Amino acid sequence: MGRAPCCEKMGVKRGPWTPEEDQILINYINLYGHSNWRALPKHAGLLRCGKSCRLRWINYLRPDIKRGNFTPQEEQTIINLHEVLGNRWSAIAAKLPGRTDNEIKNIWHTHLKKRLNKDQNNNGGVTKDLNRTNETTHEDKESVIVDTTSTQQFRTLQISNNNNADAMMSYEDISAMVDESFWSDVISVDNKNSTEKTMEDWEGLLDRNSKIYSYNNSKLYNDDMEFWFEVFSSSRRIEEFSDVAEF
DNA sequence: AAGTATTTCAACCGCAAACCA
DNA sequence: TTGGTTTGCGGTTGAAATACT
Repeated sequence: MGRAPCCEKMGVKRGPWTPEEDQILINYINLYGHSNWRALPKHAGLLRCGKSCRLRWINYLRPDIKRGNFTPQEEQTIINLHEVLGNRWSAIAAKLPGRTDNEIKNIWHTHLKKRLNKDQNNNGGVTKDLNRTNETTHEDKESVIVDTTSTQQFRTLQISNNNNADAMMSYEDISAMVDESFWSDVISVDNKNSTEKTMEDWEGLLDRNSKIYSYNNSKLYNDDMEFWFEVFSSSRRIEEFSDVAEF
């Protein structure tokens, strides 16, 4: 017997989200958090599947999302990390506060990959074969690292596509970066007092917001900025990526 | 101005990992 | 240990926007 679909295909809305749906989702998550995505749409009164709600929140509605174009520094960071990590977009996103894996994936496919291919053609093969790099799976990359460990060598890997000495990282740094636990911190704006809330609170809020269409999330935004600042300032290794956009 | 081609990016899909009873 | 459920990830799609003819 096959696995149950993630959501009911019938009676579930698809496609672009409306501002009203966004508001309902934001309000609900700020009251109750998102401990159960599957149950969330039902409780919030949204005709969406949990997966869709999660994606919308993570990629668009989260208060710490940074909107606007990528800076040259951010683009260079993506290029550098992609050489090390491959298509591990969520891992790359973890290094770029306010940017989502989906956004980074899009920017890579629409801009950066093309630009790198162009640069490569212009340099007549002097630079690294970036196409080969793109085809390399992260398993390939990790196997290289394991081999390096076995010989107790501390090779350095050049992760930049130019000869900038500042971009050289030791094996220790690389392996720390690809350690799964390193990436596993979860960003959450769950309301810790959510269990104290009641559905009456929620319904009341919905009612109020149907009249007043505004939302102030500055407190949450600031909290997340502090969170990210803490993460960055406490990680010695991240100094290697000091070109990441500052706040 | 109209039609066509190309680009962008939000959203969906399927799979695998993580979780839990 | 097992099997069902939920979450998270990366690949892909397709509608809308933009560029080009």
